[in-house]
Amino acid sequence: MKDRLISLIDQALDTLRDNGTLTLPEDVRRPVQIDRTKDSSHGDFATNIALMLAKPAGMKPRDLAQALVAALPEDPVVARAEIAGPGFINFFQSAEWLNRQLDAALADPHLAVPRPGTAQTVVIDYSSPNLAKEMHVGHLRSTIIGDAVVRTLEFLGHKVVPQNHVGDWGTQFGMLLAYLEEQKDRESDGELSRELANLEHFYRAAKKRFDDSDEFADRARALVVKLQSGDEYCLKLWREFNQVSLSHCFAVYRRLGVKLGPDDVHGESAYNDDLARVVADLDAAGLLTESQGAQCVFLDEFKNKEGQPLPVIVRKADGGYLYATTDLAAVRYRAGALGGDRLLYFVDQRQALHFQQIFSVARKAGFVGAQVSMEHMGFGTMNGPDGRPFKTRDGGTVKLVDLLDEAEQRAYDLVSGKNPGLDDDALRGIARAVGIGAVKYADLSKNRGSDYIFNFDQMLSFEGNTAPYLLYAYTRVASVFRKAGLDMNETRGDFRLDHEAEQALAARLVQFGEVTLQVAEKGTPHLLCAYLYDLAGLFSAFYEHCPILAVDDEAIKASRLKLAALTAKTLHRGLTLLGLTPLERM
RNA sequence: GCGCCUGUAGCUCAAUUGGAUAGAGCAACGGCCUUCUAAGCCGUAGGUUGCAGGUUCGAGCCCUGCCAGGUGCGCCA
Repeated sequence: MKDRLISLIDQALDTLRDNGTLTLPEDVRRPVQIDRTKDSSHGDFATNIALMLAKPAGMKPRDLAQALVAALPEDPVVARAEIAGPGFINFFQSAEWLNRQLDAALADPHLAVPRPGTAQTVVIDYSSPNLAKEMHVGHLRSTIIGDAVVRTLEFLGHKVVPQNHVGDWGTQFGMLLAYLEEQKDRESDGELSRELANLEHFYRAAKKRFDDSDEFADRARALVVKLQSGDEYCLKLWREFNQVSLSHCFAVYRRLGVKLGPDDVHGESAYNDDLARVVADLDAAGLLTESQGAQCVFLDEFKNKEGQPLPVIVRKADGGYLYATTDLAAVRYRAGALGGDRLLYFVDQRQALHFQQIFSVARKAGFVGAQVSMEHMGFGTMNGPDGRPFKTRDGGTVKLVDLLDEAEQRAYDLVSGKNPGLDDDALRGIARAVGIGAVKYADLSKNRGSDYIFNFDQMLSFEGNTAPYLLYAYTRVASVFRKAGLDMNETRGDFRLDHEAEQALAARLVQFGEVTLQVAEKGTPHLLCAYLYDLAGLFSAFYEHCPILAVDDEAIKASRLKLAALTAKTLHRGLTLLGLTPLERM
């Protein structure tokens, strides 16, 4: 539609140029831009082209707009074009056009959202917890936002390669393995698995041993060396530990409804064998400088406190490799072996500088082609209701499972209060979808970049931009069809949208595709949330003002059923893309 | 010290990346249930977009300088 309007305006501009009304200096380009309007009184689309060209053309904006409208070719998709404000041209789409869009969406399981001309391969780094500890609230945003973007990209037709870059390597594993070994000697297998069941506790106990006993600390350090040199026994212990830790992660993913599994795990350790080569290749590219015994890449674009180029250290003076080295290896692997066109990183905003450096070095070293984009999709921290980092009463980190437990319990209390009649299994199911959905939606609905305040009461409210409100809106549509004994896949008749509420809802429905496109481009699911919330509100207004089943006129009834059906499908699809579970009743 | 991010209604968040009168929800106030789920809908009130300049037809958004908060900055990940 936008392209079509741009073409119409271009034709009008040509007409004005040819008849001498419009004379532009040679160097002035005419980048016609079409935007959605905010306010429906301004029509459906608007262009500011007259405002942009008025000055170089030496005309008054409104006069130019007037001339453009007069020169605009007839087109059945445009009902009318009006001049408004300082010189905007507002376009009102025709009912026929709108109806055709609606019919196309309704007839297509893909909601008439176009597939890309050429599908991209998008490698997405998200979740990526440290296996030394249990998942905590700090992992929530990456996991949830990443998952929503994965779903959206897949829906649009791109190939997505998830990469769960788990922290499964590093010095703390020596400590953990030493403790694991010690416990194995001391206890039976049953007790050991119980010990490991609470990873957090296990980590703290190991840390305490490490701090308290020099003998233990020495053993831990020795184990790291053995592990890194490929000692079979150490590797076995290490694999055992990781297996347990990963199974914790998968349990959390299952509860969250996140699509990450064993195949997506590609942890830090996967790059061990490549690190020496990364450094060698950086050297071969002439990027390496030795500084105080360490191998560094100095980047002119980043300065340190003295105003000198900032180094990215890729090998320590003792020969050890660092996070930066691993990330460089990962970038090359993702662009190379995985064939990524886009490399996305859903990682804490605080690592912005780190990623700028990695991307810059990778580019200079030729690890990625010029056509490959590397995008750090940073996010802010999650704070408690007091605006300070989210912690337990005693100041510890909040385990993700505990958070989810509380969300489900609170949802259960709410749902069971509203539905005393339902049996407990059904209540549990609804509470799970609502509770988990609320946590996820609260996160997804906020702008990714900024910090946000986590508040159970707000996210579980049935009012406002929340999961319960959206889930409820879907059940209301679903119940219309259930009540009438109709299948929403078998609607018939034509769209006849006479009521204001019908038109507003319809106009919004056909925007689903462009919203998902934006989400995929920018990695910002909150745009989809805002859209769905708006859609739900428009449906509620429609639902209040326009009886669907109770209306006498059969043609109008059919039209309203179609509108309801498309709303249901769009909400369902949208909620699914966000990783929420739509409910038929609640 | 330098870099990056943030500052919008009492609170939680938006604002199509330079567009029209800065929008929602909560909280406050007022209406609407013999009618498809009132877990809903409709309305009222609430703003010098941290402050001061600048750029232009037009600034919450861009530039400069302040103020406040967050975060990062050579051998952690």
